[in-house]
Amino acid sequence: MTHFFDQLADDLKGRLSALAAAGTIPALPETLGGVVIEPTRDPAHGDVATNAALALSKVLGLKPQVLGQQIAEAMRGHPAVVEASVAGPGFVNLRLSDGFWRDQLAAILAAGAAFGASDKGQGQKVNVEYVSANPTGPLHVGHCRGAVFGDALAALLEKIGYAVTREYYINDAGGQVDTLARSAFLRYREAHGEAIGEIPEGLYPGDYLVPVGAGLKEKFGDRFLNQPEEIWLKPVKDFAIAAMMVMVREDLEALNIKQDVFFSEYSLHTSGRIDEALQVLIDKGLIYEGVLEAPKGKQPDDWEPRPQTLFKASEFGDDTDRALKKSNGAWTYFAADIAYHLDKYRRGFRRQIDVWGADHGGYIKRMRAAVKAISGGEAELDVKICQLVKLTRGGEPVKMSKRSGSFVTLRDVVDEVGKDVVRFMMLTRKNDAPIDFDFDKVTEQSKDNPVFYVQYAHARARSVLRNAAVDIPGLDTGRASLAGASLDRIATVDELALVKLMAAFPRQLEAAAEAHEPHRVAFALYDLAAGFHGLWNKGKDDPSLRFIHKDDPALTLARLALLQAVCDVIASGLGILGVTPVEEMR
RNA sequence: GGACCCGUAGCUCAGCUGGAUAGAGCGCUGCCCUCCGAAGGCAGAGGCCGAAGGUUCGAAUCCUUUCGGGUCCGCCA
Repeated sequence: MTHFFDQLADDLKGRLSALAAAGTIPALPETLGGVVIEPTRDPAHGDVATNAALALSKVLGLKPQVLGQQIAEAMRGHPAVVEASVAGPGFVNLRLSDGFWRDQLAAILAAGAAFGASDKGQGQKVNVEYVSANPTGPLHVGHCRGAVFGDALAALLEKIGYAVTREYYINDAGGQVDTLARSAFLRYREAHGEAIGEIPEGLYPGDYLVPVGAGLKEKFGDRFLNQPEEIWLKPVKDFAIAAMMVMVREDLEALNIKQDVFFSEYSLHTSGRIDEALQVLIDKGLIYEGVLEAPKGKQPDDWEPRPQTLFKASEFGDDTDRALKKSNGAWTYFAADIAYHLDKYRRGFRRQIDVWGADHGGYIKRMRAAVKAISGGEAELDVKICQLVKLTRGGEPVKMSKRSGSFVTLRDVVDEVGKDVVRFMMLTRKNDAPIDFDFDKVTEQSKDNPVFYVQYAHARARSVLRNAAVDIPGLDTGRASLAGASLDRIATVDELALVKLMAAFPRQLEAAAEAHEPHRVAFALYDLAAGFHGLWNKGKDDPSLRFIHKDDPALTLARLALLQAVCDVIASGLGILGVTPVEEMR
């Protein structure tokens, strides 16, 4: 199902072709890609407008006004068009019939919470990789934002017809997991009764490692006590990483996030796939031995120029070439990452999206360069950077958490305000803008809290539906009954305005999905909630505008159908955001 | 030094990939509560879209330059 803007645009293009075929206008160019039907900004201009005359005037050699008149005349033949006029520099404004909008309403009721779904993505495979936190501790608020963002983006892409895989890359190969192992070993000794005192600088201090130490004791007994590190490091590391990943998954489940693939970096090292990736690049002539210049600005103390194995990232838009091997011969993180993205490509993902934290911004160019290089330009990587979340309580910064030993954990936040609030709030800002998250404000029940405002709209509509069933005994407010309502009773300008708002929702979803910007869904829901609350408020001054009319069950039913549609659209949008629509506010 | 992000109302931010008279919430001013839920409602004031050029029918949006704020720079992960 495509939304009505595209349907109208297709119809328009057909009419343009007919005009050209009849010789009324000159022959059209090959593609009419720039020609669109859009909502008007000002309702006074009509319901929708097309830029066709402006977009085509040049190639056709006609003045926009003249071409616009032809287009307007042609569109008057459309059954839903009740008015077509040329305005401004050459826009063709169209006013659509009330019947057309009632049909849109009926379509919403038929689709239910699936409203807005489409096959625009044509089942193409998309890989969304997000969270991918190092398995060294519980997730913190920064991960929380990335987790919600990635999950909502994945749902959004699914909604418009992409085949989405949600993926987590486990950084289980670097020095940090060795640190984890040493930290866990300390807790292991502690579990055996040793007084470990202060956690030394450089090791992870969090309490969450205490049960890991106990688990190590249970599994290995005293076997590793007083043994050198080379004996215990690997088994302790494996055990600790597994424990961390269990914890990470639990944290994610608290947000109702379940990823499809958990991909181990370590497996790339042991399977020879990094060598394979290197070979791909060698075959393309993109690897050489060379010496990089020292980074400018902040000079590392121990910098010495050395010949290294380098990837020609600068040929693909990066600022400089990048090292793939350390001086000790080990692979760099970047080398493993190339192999990882090659693996994604080989699994059929030509569309790849990585969601990263704010501190990784400097890594984007080289990764995009690498993906371009290894796929021969066939795969496209989009990297979404999630900016910082500033936590406050009553305006005061919140930074510490007991459990982690330092940072505020994802669990701290979810446990306090709930998953729905967290998920919605994390999406009320563009990913590249910082978020202020105030524990007091996000749970406040007022208009300036968007979570509440949207939830309240759904609850309020549901409440009226429940009240109607009580007020008018025998009135069937079930979905089937509402679908059979006489929608021609939906006739006031305000009601139709709300229908128009809802009908525009699928187009907004598509735009949000294509831009990889799930926050737009949250804003669309806010607008819809505002539209509904506005209609509701009109009924306070003018009783004839209220939804329930005891003496007119048919009118009531039609208006309840409108309310049901509001619920459906909100449920559809909240579903993408991963927020549960509520029946009532408490 | 360089790269990236941001700069829109007093504040916090949207702005649907270049469209018509730039929007919302908060705050401010005035009016409104016997009323389907006043955990509000209506109306109003408030803008050189950081600045300067450029691209074109048309720019908050694209390009260049510039100023301000933030993040970052590695053989780390």
